Amino acid sequence: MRMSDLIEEFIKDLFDENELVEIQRNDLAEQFHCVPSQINYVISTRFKPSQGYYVESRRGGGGSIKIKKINTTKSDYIMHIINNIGNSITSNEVDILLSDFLSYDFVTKKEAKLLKVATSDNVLRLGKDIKDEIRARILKNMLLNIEED
Amino acid sequence: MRMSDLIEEFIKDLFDENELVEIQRNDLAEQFHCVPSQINYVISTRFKPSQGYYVESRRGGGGSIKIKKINTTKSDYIMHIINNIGNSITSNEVDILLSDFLSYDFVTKKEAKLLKVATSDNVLRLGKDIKDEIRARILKNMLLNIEED
DNA sequence: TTATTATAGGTCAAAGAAAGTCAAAGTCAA
DNA sequence: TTGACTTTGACTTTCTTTGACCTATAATAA
Repeated sequence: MRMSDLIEEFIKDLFDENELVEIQRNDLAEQFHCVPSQINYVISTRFKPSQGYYVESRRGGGGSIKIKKINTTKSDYIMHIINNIGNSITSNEVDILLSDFLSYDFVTKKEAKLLKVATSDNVLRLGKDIKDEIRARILKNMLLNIEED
Repeated sequence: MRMSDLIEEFIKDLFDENELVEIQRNDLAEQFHCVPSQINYVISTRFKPSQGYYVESRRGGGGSIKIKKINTTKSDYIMHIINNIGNSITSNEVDILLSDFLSYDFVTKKEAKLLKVATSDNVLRLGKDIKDEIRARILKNMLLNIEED
């Protein structure tokens, strides 16, 4: 298991207790025996606004990083994601979205699988730029259809 | 015996233990004293959708290749379709397939809708030839993963 | 109050760790 | 002896880890 995945999981578990998570970057890094900037890497790749998270931080004594989950109904959440995907998305970003959707029960396992397959790199064998654009379109349109019913 | 056949056999043996096989390309290449790209050759020639395999991979640290074997007993019909799709399909042809699937209850209405959206002309805004190829890939891989769980 | 120091977190680029691509060269059976 | 299949390797792309250096804030000393 990748260090970044472990850290991601750890942070996501904190949301079980509280919808606002507050961490100390240096403490967390020490806990995971990694450099502090790895925490930034995890946050910037796994807790982006387009993934439904809002992050703010403060430096200096007593500083910390606060992560808030965009926290509404299923359809608001999915609409938020659709509106924030933009016109391009990587398959890694899709993975993170899908694991969040699953953990909130916003999609079924079957739907998540279909979303993943239809947007995967192996299936969309195209040049990167166009691939990420097509992927965004497929994802958004499939999500719109899931969101109905 | 060809190297590729040995590697193919080795991978297929792994399915005795698990329907999902995960390999490290470089490790496997080393084990067989071949170049890493030979693993890609084996996968692309012996583990295709038409042979009942779904493949996904990730690059970078902690990356790997995952191969899933589709349980064909319950989906002979779908495998037959996948085999006959070829490497290109139009949106009209997809419509016909989907209405067949629906009338035989091989997919649910929701699944049919997702298949249709993911393969629609509107979403796959590409030149015709490449579009029909990507469509075929999406369709085949989604079909492989439908009827799961 | 102001200057200094300690305590946070932020940025960015390089190095590392995988896998992918593609075409040239080799093999072999029809 | 040609055409399909296989082997090889140089080059590319993607993702993660690491560390040196930077910036902001709070606490404290002058």
